[in-house]
Formats: sequence, structure tokens, C-alpha cells
Amino acid sequence: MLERRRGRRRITSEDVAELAGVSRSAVSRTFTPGASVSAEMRDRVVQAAQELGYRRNALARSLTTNSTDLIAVVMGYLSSQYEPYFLGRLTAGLQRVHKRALLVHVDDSDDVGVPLLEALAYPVEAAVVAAGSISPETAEECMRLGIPLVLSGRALKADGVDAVRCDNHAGARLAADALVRAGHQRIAYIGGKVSIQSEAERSAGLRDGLASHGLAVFAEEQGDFSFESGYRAAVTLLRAQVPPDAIFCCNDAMAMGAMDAARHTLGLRVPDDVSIVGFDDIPMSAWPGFNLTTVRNPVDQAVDNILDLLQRRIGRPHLPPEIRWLRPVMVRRGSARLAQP
Amino acid sequence: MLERRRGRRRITSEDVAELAGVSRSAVSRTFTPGASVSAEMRDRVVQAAQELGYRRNALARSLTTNSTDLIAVVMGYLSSQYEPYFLGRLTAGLQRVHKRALLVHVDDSDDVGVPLLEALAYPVEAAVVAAGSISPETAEECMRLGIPLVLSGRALKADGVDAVRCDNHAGARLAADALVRAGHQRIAYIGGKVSIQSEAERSAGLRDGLASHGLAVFAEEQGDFSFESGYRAAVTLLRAQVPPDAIFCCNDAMAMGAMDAARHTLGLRVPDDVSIVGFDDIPMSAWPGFNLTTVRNPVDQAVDNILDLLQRRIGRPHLPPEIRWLRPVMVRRGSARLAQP
DNA sequence: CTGAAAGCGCTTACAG
DNA sequence: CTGAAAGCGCTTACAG
Repeated sequence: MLERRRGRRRITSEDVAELAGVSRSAVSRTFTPGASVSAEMRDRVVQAAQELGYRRNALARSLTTNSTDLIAVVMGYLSSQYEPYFLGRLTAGLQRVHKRALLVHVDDSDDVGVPLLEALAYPVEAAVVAAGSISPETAEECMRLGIPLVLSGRALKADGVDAVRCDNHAGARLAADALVRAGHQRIAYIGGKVSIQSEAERSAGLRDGLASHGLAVFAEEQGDFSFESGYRAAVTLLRAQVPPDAIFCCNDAMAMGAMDAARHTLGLRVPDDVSIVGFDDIPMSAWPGFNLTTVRNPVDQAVDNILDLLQRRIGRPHLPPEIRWLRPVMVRRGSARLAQP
Repeated sequence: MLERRRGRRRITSEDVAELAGVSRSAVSRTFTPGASVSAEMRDRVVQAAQELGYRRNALARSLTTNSTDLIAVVMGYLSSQYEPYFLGRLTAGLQRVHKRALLVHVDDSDDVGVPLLEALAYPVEAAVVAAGSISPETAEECMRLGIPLVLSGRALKADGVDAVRCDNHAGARLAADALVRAGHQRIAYIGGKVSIQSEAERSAGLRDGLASHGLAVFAEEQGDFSFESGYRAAVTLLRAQVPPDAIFCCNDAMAMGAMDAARHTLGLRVPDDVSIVGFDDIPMSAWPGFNLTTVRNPVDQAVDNILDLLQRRIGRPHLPPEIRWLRPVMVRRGSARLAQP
């Protein structure tokens, strides 16, 4: 059984200074890269610190240096398979540049206002918003606090905030195009939650893509991005008098639900009886059981760009805001009959 | 375009005090529940604070109160579907009691030592370790720093640390039992990474369960908990001269890989040709396409217990360590022929 | 290179 | 109830 520390307080630089017989300044300098300390003094300090198990308090430090290395990261329930992957990569990336993610949880499509503002009691250096929706007022408030915002996959009505966004419209068009060229005539749509930006964009992209071929959306159901909602929507769609010959889904999870509905519940063959296309290309889409044809929303690029925007922005509030667009690409697998590119 | 804050510093209690014409103490008291301030004074302060957009600095505050409300949460790449769900619930739960998760990322089965200790520069009130493995030395170091640890799903060689653990051994036995009773004779095993505690426990549980019926593991492959590794392992197992009539997998993701291998690659029927059982019961297991029979590792209970242990432990270093055991249950779905309970 | 002192933004006994 | 002062653990000009 490990020995429990008997209520002793955390070791401070004062303790180290005392043991080493030097000033607190010296201790501070020892642990500040580039500060001027003699080798001899540094050795003594390091020695004492080691002996005592000293770890400098990043919070106390931040009070004077004014840099906390803390980044607020707003995430939801991580239910979509896309988000966890995103979050894992993001925190790993932040850690690599010695930043820390302070997690802010929001219920999925809610406004991030209250929880985010509450979290800003911690003087974070920036906030990444990758879930929920953000109002111009909340964004404004962040600016007043001097906290730069980086939006991921969502846009603000009032512009003026860094963001990385997938070109959802173009992505959905890609799918529409490929589907029509392969001869599909009755293309249905399973949408996500209406309040979500990307839903509107993907929906519009599909419509515009079809329109350019003189087609309209054949039928339509609304889901909520979950597997289950895609499943239910597809059942409805495919049981119609005249069923669609293709279904484009607003995300992969719903597309998988649709596949399961088609195959297991309706006994249809995919793609022979109906083509199914998703959006995102989550890792699971490549699993043989799904082998889902989809539009890739490049998550690694998203994370890289966020990290980049963060580095660029922190400490430079006056830089003009930048929107980085990510180009989606068609990923041709087995769930849809598609025209050659 | 939003107006950017012109390099102004964050509003402090001093600013508010000045505007309200009161002392900083008064400002502090206004925002400290239960402190004695006259209604009149409180109003003036609140008014001024609102006008200025004051938000008290939790970090500066923590320096005197000695409570940061920060909890370090050690997580991996969130690749398993189990973890993201866990993390989402945990952060939501922490937020509910006004704690914040400071995320620490570790590469999946690595020792958490370095990244965790680095994160402890932030005076967190506790650390939850839900990924990687932790050495007694690292645990010891945390104790020296006075930082309570709560382990989730992992145990320490040297005991003495709060933990919540699934009774993996019992869970695997459950599966072994049900499989044998249903008449399976050739039960194979797909294991996870050997370095992981739960792998050892589930493996042992299976062996003991089979042994109690006079059986041994029929064949065995080692995976790494990923879908792909389960897929590969199952292909090997099922292509053998004499294939198994059931496969027990160390987690659901591998079980799904095994199902895909059996059905799509080998053209076998599940469960008619081979029964497949997983472990965890991730949300996806219930999807019709898998409909996976599995052993539930109750994640909600895990989170509730962690939150509870945290509450109980914080500020009370001398409490004896507690291990909360979670009882796994058999979830009977369609991927295995099982005996009635 | 080194240390004493002031300061970061807050809270909390202590007097009044 | 209220304010002046000391203190939390650090850093950083400023002198030496």
C-alpha cells in the first residue's frame, strides 16, 4: 500500500530556494529556459527540486506571465464517431505544443453560450468550438474578454472569427453529380438536425447538384445524425410506393443506419437495389460490413488547421480573421453505383 | 464584423471596485456565496461588474482558496467507441458539479507517467486515469504531490488507490458458461493487447469458465482491440482445418471485425455457423447490422462511481482507498446461440 | 550572474 | 457590514 502524503502542502519555489540556499528568483530562473543562471546554481536548484519533488505551479506562474497554455475545447457527447477522433487528435496536437485542453461540454446542438462563458473564468488563451452553436453575442463576449475563438465546422452569422470549415456544399454536389451520372433518377435525402449549419449546406449542395442535371430531391426525411434516425428514415423512404434508387445521407452514421434498414429490415441489396452515400468518412465507413461510399470531411486537416490558426492567433488579436476551407473528396466504396470520376 | 478588443487587459476586481466605489474585498464577497455583503453594496458591485464584463479569474482565486476545480482526465485516442462515450458522460458529470476536465492525452497503452506528471503543473484536485497504464512510481509521485488518483478500468500492482473496475473475470466466465451450455465445443478467443489489465482478466475468466466444464480454449489469436485486428484474427481462426464453433472476443470492436470477417469474407452465417460474443456493449453493438451478443461493461455506472469517488476523496487524502466493482451482465442478442439463462 | 522587492488577481482573517 | 493589509506561488524589472 502506497504511503499517503500526510496533508503536506505542495512544495513551492520557496521551499526549494531554502534547501538550495538561494533566492526564489534563482529557482524561477532555473526553470525558465534562457534565463541567466550559473551552471553551479542551476545544479544546486535542480538537485534540491528533485529531492523535494518540486513542480512549479503553472497557475501561479500564469498570473505573472499572463499565459496559461490552456485552450478551452467545446465538445458534445462524442456520439458521432467523427467527434472523438477529432478530439483525440486535437488534444494530442495541443499537447505537442505544450498547450492543454480544458474541456467544455455542451449538449449537442445547444447554444454554447453559458457553458463556454462559465469556463472562461479560467483565463484560457483561446477557445475551440467544435460542438453546439454559437451566437454572435457569445462571440462578442469572448472578444471583449480578449479570448480568440476558433470555430470548427460551424460558422457565425456575423463574420469575424477564425474558422475551419468543410466545403459541405461542394461535397454534397460531388455526391449528387456522381449519383446522377451513374443513372440514378430518384435520389432521396436523409437530413440531419435542421439547426446545424452543415445540414443546411449539405442539403443545399445536393439540391443544387441535382438541379444542374434538371432533377430535384425525390423524397426526403429528417434525422438527427444518429444511426437510429437514419435507420428509421430509410425504412420510411424505402417502403414508399415508389422507392428511391439512391439515398444521400447527411452523415455517415445515418448512412449506416440506412444500410442496415435496407439490408436487414427491407431485404434489399445495396447498391443493387438502392445506392447509399454518406458524408464524413469516419473510420468505420471503411469496415467491410459497411464499405460505405461517402464524401470525406478531412478531419486530420481540420485539426492541423485549427492548431495552426491557434498558433497564429494567440497573442495577436488584431490579425484579420481567417476561414480555412477544407475540400471534401468523394470516397468510392461499395455502397453506391457511381459513375467513373 | 465583430469589433475586436483593442489589446485591453482582462477586467479585474480592482476595476469593478473602482467603478462601484467600493473595496476589492466587497467585490470578492459579492461573488462568494454566503459572504456578508449588504444588499445595496451587492447591487452596486453586480451592476459595475456587468457593465465592465467582469469575470473573476478562477486561477488567481485558486491561489488563495487552494481549490481549482480542475480534474485531470487521462484519455487515449478515443478510438474504441467505448471511451468517447465514457469521456462525454464524465465531462458532463464533472461540469454538473462545477468541476472542469483538463485533458491529458496518452498514446493508447503507454505508461501515463510523463504526460500525467507534466499536467500536474496545474494544481488539479484529482486525476482520473482512464487510458494507458500507470506505474506504482507514478502513483507514488501523485501522492507526494497530494493529488488523489482515481483509476478507471485499470488496477495498480501496489494497491492503495481508488478505482472503479469491471469484474472482467466474472464477465468472461458468463460468456464461457452461456456458450458451453448452448453446446459449443470449440470456443476460440481473440485477445486484446497483452499489456492491458482487462485483457488478462477477460482471458483468465474465459479459461476458468471453460475449465469448469472440462474444456480449454480451442484456438487463440491476439488482436489489439481494433476492429481490423478482430477481422484479421477471425479470418485466421475460421480458415483453420477445424474452425471454432464460437469466438469470444476481448472487446466489441474486435467482435464486430470478427463478424464482418465471418459473414463478408468467409461467407459464413452468424450465429448458425459460428457464434460470436464481444465484451463492453458499446452503443453500436445494438445496431441491427451487428446485433452483437456481448457482456456489458456498464459505462454509466463507471462514470457515476468515478464522480462519487472524486467527491468523496477530494480534500480527504487519508480516507482508505476504495475499489468499486462493476458487475458485468450478459446481453443476449443475435450473434450467438446461447443457452437460456 | 544574483537577490530584494514589487506585482499578477484574488481571498480572508483582522479591526473597526 | 466594510476596508486595509497580508498572503497565495510565481516572475521580472531593477540594482548591484
